[in-house]
Amino acid sequence: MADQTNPNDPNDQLHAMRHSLAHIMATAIQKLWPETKFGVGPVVENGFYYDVDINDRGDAKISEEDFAKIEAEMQAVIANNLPFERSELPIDEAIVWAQEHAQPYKEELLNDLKRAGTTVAKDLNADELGTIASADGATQVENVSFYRDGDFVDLCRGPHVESTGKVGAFKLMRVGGVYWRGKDNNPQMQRITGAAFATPKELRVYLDMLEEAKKRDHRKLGQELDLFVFSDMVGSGLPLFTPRGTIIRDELSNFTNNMRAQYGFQKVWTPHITKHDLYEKSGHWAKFGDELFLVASQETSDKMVMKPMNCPHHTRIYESQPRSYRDMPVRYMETTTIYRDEKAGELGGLSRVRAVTQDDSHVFCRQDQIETEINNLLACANELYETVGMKLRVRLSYRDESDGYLGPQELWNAAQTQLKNAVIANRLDYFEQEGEAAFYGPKIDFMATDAIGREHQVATVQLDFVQPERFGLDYTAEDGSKQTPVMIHCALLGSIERFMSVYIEHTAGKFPVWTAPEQIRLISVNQEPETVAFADAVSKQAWDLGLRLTVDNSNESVGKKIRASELMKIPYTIVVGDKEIDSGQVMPRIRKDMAVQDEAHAIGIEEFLKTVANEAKARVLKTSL
RNA sequence: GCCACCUUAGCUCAGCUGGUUAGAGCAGCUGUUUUGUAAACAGCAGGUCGUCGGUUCGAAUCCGACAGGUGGCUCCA
Repeated sequence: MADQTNPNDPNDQLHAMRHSLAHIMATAIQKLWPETKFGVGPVVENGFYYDVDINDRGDAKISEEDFAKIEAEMQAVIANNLPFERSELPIDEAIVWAQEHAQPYKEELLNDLKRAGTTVAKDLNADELGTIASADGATQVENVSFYRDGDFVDLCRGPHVESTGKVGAFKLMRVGGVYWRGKDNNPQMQRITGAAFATPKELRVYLDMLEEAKKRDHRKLGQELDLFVFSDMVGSGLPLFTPRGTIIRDELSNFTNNMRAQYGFQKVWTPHITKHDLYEKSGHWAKFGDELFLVASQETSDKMVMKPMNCPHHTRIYESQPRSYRDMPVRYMETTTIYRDEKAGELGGLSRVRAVTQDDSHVFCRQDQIETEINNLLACANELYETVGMKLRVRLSYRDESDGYLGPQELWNAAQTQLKNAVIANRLDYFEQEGEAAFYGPKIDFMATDAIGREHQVATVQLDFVQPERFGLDYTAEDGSKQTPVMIHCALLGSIERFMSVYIEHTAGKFPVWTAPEQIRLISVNQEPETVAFADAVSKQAWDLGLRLTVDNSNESVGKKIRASELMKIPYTIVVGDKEIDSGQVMPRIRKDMAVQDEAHAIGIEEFLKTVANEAKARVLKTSL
């Protein structure tokens, strides 16, 4: 959800309100559980949270049932309208304060802060740092500030509002377990998250958006619209696609395949299992070895694995022939399923699965071809997301200073610059982020905004100087020398499963004609032989036009059959009885989101079918009927 | 993998603090009805209450393990 306020802007009044609410919540929790140890309590998009540990023994936990209690305490603090008093202490005295008040987490933060410029900058993100002091991480901290609301004192940079009465509207949302400072070998605390806005009305709007998101949850719609299922017998993270869901998958991947075919991509096919040696060579084994599915062979002693990505396979095809500079670029694409042994807690619906289908592609090209190739891929991405009606912006994902990356720094710098130039040349809205790169190269990650304002990571274009080197790929240049090609990885949909989760929620299951599993439903008024014959004839015409039309000839009232069609969110419904048989015309019932005019009008049956077929071909979102 | 919560019919949900044959609506099936733009009527069938183990005279209900799911954390080639 787009947020008008900047959570990092300390001058923002809403920011101060949210910060103050975190403080007030801490006050309330301290009152209810006096032994509580506090972690950090920053402002986040749409609200605030506080990480707490309500007792040492770990045998007591805050649950959602406690929210009413906490909120009541908070309201009491707010009703008192006590001023927030700010004070400052030298850092060493602050550490003593933390010790005396048995606040080991605060003590740890203060000690890190004291060594500012060393560990703080690295381990603490700006937000967490911001909750305790005003240091920027690079300078030595001398004083830290405290805020007091009545009895409760909290170490905090602020700013806070003047008094506890001026905090706007809030609601506690959820509680979840978190690792102290995000490290999984640290103790676990509880994070209480609240939503907060300047007015009750704005809070209401936000809560309504969450309601709407719940209604269009792809797991719910996947069930209701019969798109995919899971089976305990098959396993977690392994979705099974029904006929309807499979149509959507195929339409999407055909689209991105055709688009790339126009830019010279050729389809290839590679097996789903391989010797693990392939990934030893690529570098993936060292980094992701424990997330591969192992396959035991009863015939050979080879250690086999399910493929977790396709790039190493594609390098084998490239390498199978000598390549000339004239052959470049070589462009392969393959829409195929890869397998990753994701941890159980990371799975969810179609968003994160263990069998991931990628519309994967790899370009092998010369240095001087990079720009054109990237431009082509950016054009494809633009066309795809324009067609599905999602706004795009891109993240330039760079490496950071850690040692998890392969290849020389100069190559990285060059690659990062080239990606940025391509993005600027294509006038894409972008932002840059360090630490988001793949281990073999920087990426352009596409973020799409859906119909209710949420942003999702989808397509990706990645530059790779490392794998061609490791696999010893080459081509013969004009002067007869051997040169190493550059690899460009790209997936336009990304993971089809993940894309579908986004797409289902974006459309709320109201698929446009081109992806709709069922495009037209024909409802018969009765089961007389003439009606059935007419329905069959229309059905045949539709089939010849490549349309997905189904006939509902069941012995039910027309009203009931209309309702069933509406519930399945089918784009067009036509009712067929004596009138239609006599006139040869139908009155299409158009799904509301697609209609451009209010009143329906009669149209010749053949013209209707042809119009719908053209709409499917053009992949339009609105009807021309 | 870690923390918390959840799992009753194909779906959505009742079933109070353990007590005789576990209920409803929708969907399904069978009749009747031949229907005109969001639900015709009647009947039938459908559950070893996620699985396994324990406590108890007695478990859908209490305890434990496992599986699956949800919300977080961590991770994401």
